[in-house]
Amino acid sequence: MTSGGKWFEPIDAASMPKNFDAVEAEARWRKAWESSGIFKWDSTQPRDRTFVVDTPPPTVSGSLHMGHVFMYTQTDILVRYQRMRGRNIFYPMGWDDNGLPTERRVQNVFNVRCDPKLPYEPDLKLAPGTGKRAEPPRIVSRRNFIELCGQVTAEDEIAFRELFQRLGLSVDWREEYTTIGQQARAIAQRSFLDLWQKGHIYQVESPTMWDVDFQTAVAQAEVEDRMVQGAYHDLEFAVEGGGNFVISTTRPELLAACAGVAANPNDPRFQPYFGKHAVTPLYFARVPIFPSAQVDPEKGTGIEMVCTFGDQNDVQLWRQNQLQLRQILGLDGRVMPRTFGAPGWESADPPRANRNLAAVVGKTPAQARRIVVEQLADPPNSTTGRGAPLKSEPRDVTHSVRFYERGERPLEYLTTRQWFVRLLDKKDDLIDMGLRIRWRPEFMRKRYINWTENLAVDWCISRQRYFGVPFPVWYPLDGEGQRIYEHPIIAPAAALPIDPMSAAPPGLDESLRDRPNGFTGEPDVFDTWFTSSLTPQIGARDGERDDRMDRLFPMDIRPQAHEIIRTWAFYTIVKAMLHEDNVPWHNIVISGWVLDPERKKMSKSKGNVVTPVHLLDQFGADSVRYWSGSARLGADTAYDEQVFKVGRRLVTKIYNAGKYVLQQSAPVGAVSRELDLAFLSDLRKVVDQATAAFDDFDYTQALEATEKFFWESFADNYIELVKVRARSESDPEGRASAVATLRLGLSVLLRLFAPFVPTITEEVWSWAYADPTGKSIHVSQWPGKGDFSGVPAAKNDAVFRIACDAVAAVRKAKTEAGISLGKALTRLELLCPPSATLLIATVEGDLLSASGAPSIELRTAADEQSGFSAKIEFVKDRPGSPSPQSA
RNA sequence: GGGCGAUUAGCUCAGCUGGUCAGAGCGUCUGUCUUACACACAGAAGGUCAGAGGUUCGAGUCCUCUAUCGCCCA
Repeated sequence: MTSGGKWFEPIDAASMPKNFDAVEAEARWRKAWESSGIFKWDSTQPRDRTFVVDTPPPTVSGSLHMGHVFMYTQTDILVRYQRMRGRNIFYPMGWDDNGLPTERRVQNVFNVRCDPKLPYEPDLKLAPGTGKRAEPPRIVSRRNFIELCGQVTAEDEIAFRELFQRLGLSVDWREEYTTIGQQARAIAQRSFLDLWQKGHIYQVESPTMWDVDFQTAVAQAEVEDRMVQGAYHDLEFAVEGGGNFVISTTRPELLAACAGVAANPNDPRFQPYFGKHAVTPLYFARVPIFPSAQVDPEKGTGIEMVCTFGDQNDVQLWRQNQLQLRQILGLDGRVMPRTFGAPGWESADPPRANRNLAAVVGKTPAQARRIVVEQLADPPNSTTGRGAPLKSEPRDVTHSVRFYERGERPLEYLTTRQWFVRLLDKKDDLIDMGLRIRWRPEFMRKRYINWTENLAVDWCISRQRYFGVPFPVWYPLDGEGQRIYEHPIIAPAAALPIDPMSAAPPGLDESLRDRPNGFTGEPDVFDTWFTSSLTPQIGARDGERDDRMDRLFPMDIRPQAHEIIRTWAFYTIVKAMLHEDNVPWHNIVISGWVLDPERKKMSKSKGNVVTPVHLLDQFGADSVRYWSGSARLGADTAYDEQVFKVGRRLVTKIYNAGKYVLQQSAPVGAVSRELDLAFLSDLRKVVDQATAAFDDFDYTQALEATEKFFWESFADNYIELVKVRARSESDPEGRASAVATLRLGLSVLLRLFAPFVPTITEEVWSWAYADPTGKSIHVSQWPGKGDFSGVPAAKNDAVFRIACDAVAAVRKAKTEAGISLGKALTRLELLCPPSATLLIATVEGDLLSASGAPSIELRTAADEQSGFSAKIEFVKDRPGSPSPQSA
């Protein structure tokens, strides 16, 4: 033994707990990371050394679910890798509290509704669950309602923050924002100003998709088609001057809103009627019959009624043919009183028409439909004199109907005044932007392109809601107190953020509010996506005093889920293009969904949601992260608790292997043995593999390569092969080589694992590698060339795998003989492939000690294919003589 | 109706540029308490790679069609 040389300081493994307490360690390290500030962004570093994340602000008024855990962990894994590559990380966290989900949650939690006409109650205190569901809701003022929204989201944000911190997200918590906060408001309002000045925004009164429950306009992106049960009703119309036809409709209740009748121009059945007028049953209204190529002759009876408005198609036909506007549904979706016989509501029989209509006034469309159908069964309501206008029993049909994605009743098309961002003229440019961004996985790009190509209407950005960012707009009032829409007063940039409902426009006094010749505030708020689409700008504080767009924009990655490509990703690209003429980020990484074991999407309504908190208690954050890290980007994953167990197993294994390796001691010396060199050569390849995979955002492949090598090569084979040499009293050089290799191997593997399982890797790292500075593994250098610079090349890389195969053959023989793997042998005969025969001598010593054999009798097999096999003899424990065993 | 993805062992999934690609883990069965780890280790059984054609010397892998499941959009 060398004396006086430097020795590796062993850890005192005996004093360490037998089992690793993950939950305790997580809390301990979380605190350490937080106080050392290693996750903080360094604002002095240039853009090209920085890695910028456009973190998704979760909707805090939702529940915490496995999908959050999944996606945010996947992002964190990518971030932690980049940090170890030496990048300066900008990793903020936002909370999306703005918008309808919060309003709805507040309505449910407190059983309240908002009436903006009510005065503010300064001392209103409501506790959650105050109102029972059966009781009528408490009506509160707009300001009180907004305060309640703020209260609820503040509580939800705490729960989310705790979850994310327990998960070990390496977020810079100084960079926390909310989408309703002062900065977000200012940035969103400035965005409006910029778009207004650039001429991208317009305001118009036109038929718009409208949710009758929330009583707000909605945008195309928030609409979904649902298959619902309906029924075709066959109604007979008369043709003025003689003739009749039957229309099939699923919405007979809109008959009073009928403004025309259309058929395909090539349809011979209806050609004689074009240019003539039809008379509607029930209301005896005269409506034009006209041709339209949009009508499918195969659908229904081939002729359809155009109502104002049943669907988008009606809107188009109404516009193209300049039909009469006969809107019968109000903003609440109920039938409004109308007078047939009045201008615009001409009827051949006003008294009967009004009687029929009066029966449905105030009804919902579903209620009105039943009544109208009864009326249609009444022969006097016919305009042809051919009996009941309803010509057959309603025929059930399943058809797709448009809903607001959060709504419960079908959308209606109502004529309202709304604000829009003009997009239809920018499709090509938007598609170009989509092509300049890397999509991961690539096929997700298609969804964006697909959506953009199919855009049918401009972006409606006004919402008739309360908890949102207000439009920075007022209207002058004329002498009658009517709004002069042509000349809105737009707030100056310096005044933002501003609420036009409480602040007066520049140069006008508050006393003129809502007075003739005064002004009034725009009560609408922005579509929540109008603000969320600015998360890169919010993170970079665009236009604020501490603006840092130059150091952060465009960002590097946008992580998100795939169902909001058409909203969040799309609108963010829109804003970046219109404001910056640039992409918002270079990469968009799309996470998959977490499905239940039946491969159904987890959702509250299905009752199959798994909450993450108890899993963190049960398995620890590292295990849960392992599960997230083992799922590819974009791939939906069935929830399977087995995978958490696998993660926990890995954590345990790292703990034990770490303990073992670091309790070895030896003189500090060179790696000199061929086995050790060959092992390190393999490890080097794994490092290259993992690094390349990470650079391609393919963290699962990095994990898989690392895990496979750690388990098979390092733990089960290398350690076993050098166990005896690592304690040898007679071979100091071999011992030094073994221990140096063990320590280097562990150090590299810990770092390869660190992005996935930050706690256990930090724990083991701290025992030996962090000294003397105490530097965290998470800011240590990602493994690479430098780690192997002092290690000479192996003469033959295959030596390590040959040793593994040989030892496997011995184990197999021992297992088949039913003896312990540690059992000493009296004789070992090893049959090996020709290519291995010569090399095996280099590792014979390690092989003997790992096998417990006194010597090896080497035989060369006839060919390569048969591999290794061993014949063994040993002393039986029970009385008896050595008995030959073979395998 | 258009588009996108998936289909590989009982389960969850790898398999990238066609050529050790029939794989891993879990589960099952059988051994072994071996001085890091029984929360472990060793071994074994288990698949016509959804189906049918095609390209190729060679196809889970590329092409076409079909089926089933899921998603996105009309």
